[in-house]
Amino acid sequence: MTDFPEDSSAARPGIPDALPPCEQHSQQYAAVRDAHETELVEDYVELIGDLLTHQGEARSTDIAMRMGVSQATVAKMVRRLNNQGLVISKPYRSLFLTDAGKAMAEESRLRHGIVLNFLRSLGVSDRTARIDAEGMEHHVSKETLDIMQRFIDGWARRS
Amino acid sequence: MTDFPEDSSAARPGIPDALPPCEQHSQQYAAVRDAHETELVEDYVELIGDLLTHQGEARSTDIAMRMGVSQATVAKMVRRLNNQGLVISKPYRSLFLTDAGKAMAEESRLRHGIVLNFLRSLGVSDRTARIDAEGMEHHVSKETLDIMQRFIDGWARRS
DNA sequence: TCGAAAAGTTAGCCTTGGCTAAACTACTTG
DNA sequence: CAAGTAGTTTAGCCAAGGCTAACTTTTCGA
Repeated sequence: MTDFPEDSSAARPGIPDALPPCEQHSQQYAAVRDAHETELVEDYVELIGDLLTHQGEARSTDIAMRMGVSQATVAKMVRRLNNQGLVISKPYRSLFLTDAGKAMAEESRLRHGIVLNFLRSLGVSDRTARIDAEGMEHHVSKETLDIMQRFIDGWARRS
Repeated sequence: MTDFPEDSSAARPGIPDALPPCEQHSQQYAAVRDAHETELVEDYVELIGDLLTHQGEARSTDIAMRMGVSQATVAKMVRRLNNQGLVISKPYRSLFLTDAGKAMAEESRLRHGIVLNFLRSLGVSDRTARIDAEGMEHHVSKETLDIMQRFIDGWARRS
């Protein structure tokens, strides 16, 4: 079923993986670039959703603090989210999510949670799992995500 | 040992993870931004190393094709790698890695291989594993990487 | 061997996502 | 109720990483 010559090389010195065909290779990098375009948006929307859930409101100061970024950067991003129809923002008021925004936030939250708990159930420490999950979540395909979820389920049942 | 209040929430609707403390939260995003700064460089260096290994030379056309990017983009990047002392490039000639470049390429290759084989041994298809690995590799900490390696070893022994 | 095709380079443009500084609004409290 | 402080917005800067177009150099084949 794999559409690429089998090379079950171990990830060990001396047995280099063959290069994938050119076209496939470039698609890998393209996928990464695509992910980078959307991931900041998703992170903001997810964070706004989390703030709304846990604190009742999403203010740009809080976002700036949590993202570790200046308020100006947040403002610029919020305008973009507004244009994309993901958040509703009235001047000097705190933010709300549109339906599309809510959907994206929920999807991100779920995915983030799966990756995080997958790492935890592998035995990764909480702190590291959080950091790695934040970076990894946008690069995990549906296929891999499903496998992670099944892994968590199996692990939960076993323990 | 976790330095954050225990909340073994499952990644399921209805049981939202609490927000981490502000400072930790912002460090997560900072880590992602840091990774983004270095990952392109690592990808180029890794690719150049792979091309040198598998084809004997690394020409910018090949890099452009594999990266799915224009030659001009490659040229700009190569100048940067040159300034950083990672590659040696003479005008109109193909590229070579410095010792620092070789070290980075080897490290990236190893890490990439571990992530790729980890995904495969989870049962992810080759094609998807390659795409996900390309995106994930730069966000996987040493701690997680070690765990992945042990997982692969266990899986290999078992099968 | 020489001329055309391929490879490499340079210049200049665009968008993103950071930043600071300054202006403006809202909240709080004396 | 009037400051003053805290929060928000705007303007303008910068670097990164894409691109196209135009140019130069190298390579190859007739």
